[in-house]
Amino acid sequence: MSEQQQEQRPDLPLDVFAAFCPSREVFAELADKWSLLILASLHRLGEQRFSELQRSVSGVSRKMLTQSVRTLERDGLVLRTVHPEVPPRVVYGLLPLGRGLAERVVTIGDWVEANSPAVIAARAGFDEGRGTACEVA
Amino acid sequence: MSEQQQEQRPDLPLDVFAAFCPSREVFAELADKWSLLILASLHRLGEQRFSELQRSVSGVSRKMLTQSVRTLERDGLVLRTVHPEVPPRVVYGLLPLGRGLAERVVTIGDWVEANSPAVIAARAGFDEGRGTACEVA
DNA sequence: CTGCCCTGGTAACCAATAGAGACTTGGTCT
DNA sequence: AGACCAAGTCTCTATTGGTTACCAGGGCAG
Repeated sequence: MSEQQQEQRPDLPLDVFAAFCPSREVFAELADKWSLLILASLHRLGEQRFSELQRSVSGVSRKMLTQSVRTLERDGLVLRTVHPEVPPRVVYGLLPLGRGLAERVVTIGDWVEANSPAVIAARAGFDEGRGTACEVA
Repeated sequence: MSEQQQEQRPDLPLDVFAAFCPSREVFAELADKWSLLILASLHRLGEQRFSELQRSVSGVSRKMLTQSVRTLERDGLVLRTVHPEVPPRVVYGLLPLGRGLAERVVTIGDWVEANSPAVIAARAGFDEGRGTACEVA
């Protein structure tokens, strides 16, 4: 009882750069491939069931999908709704909290799609330089 | 010779959600804790040498810092400058390409710092619900 | 002159984690 | 009866992250 909401001390600045800070833990949990792609996919396509999500985030294994989506649910970003039918139907959707994050995540997805040619070109240059240097030596 | 910039076929839409797409590879490489924190830190604090970066991104090991920063350099996001002094001084800074991404990354860092209390509260609620259910059963 | 310090790494080793694939549950369709 | 969904879960292996020890090579204290 008694909402034990720890009124976060303003003297503890919640800094993602601090290893010990709770916000770092949150950041570390979210900053992975699958979590970000799931958020972005839910943002783009809206509510999806498990298998739809697995298709839309192509390449994710059932295990990792379950795990990531569980974490997102636990963190209050995603709502998991079980329709007790047969066969079972489980639908995942963004909660308001998750939507705020997802909006920012999609900007990163967009950046990557827009700039991956440049990145790949840079890689080619880097590897070529390295390679040449090695060959010459 | 002949800038081999592959004019990316508009029929290959560069989709981060596609497992096979090059942009997915780029995304997967960048979407990790350390890479994102390094980009954000370089954006916030500007150029930093290796040890400064290790301090500002607290918790990162030398190995992971080296590895991540090498990848970012290879991808054309970060510039690594070696000053051949003694003791050696190596400075890392954002390139224009990296700056564009870093700007978006910091918005995620800001979101996490602003919303981690809500996330942590959601977790508490989730775990409590689970816990109670288990206890009751 | 000897030896220890400094930075920016690298190599080796070990624990944790991601991925691949079989198994589960239970109702329905053939 | 047997196969077949969906949404997981379990197990086993490959990869990865983290920790420690070590290196170069000049400065400088003794």
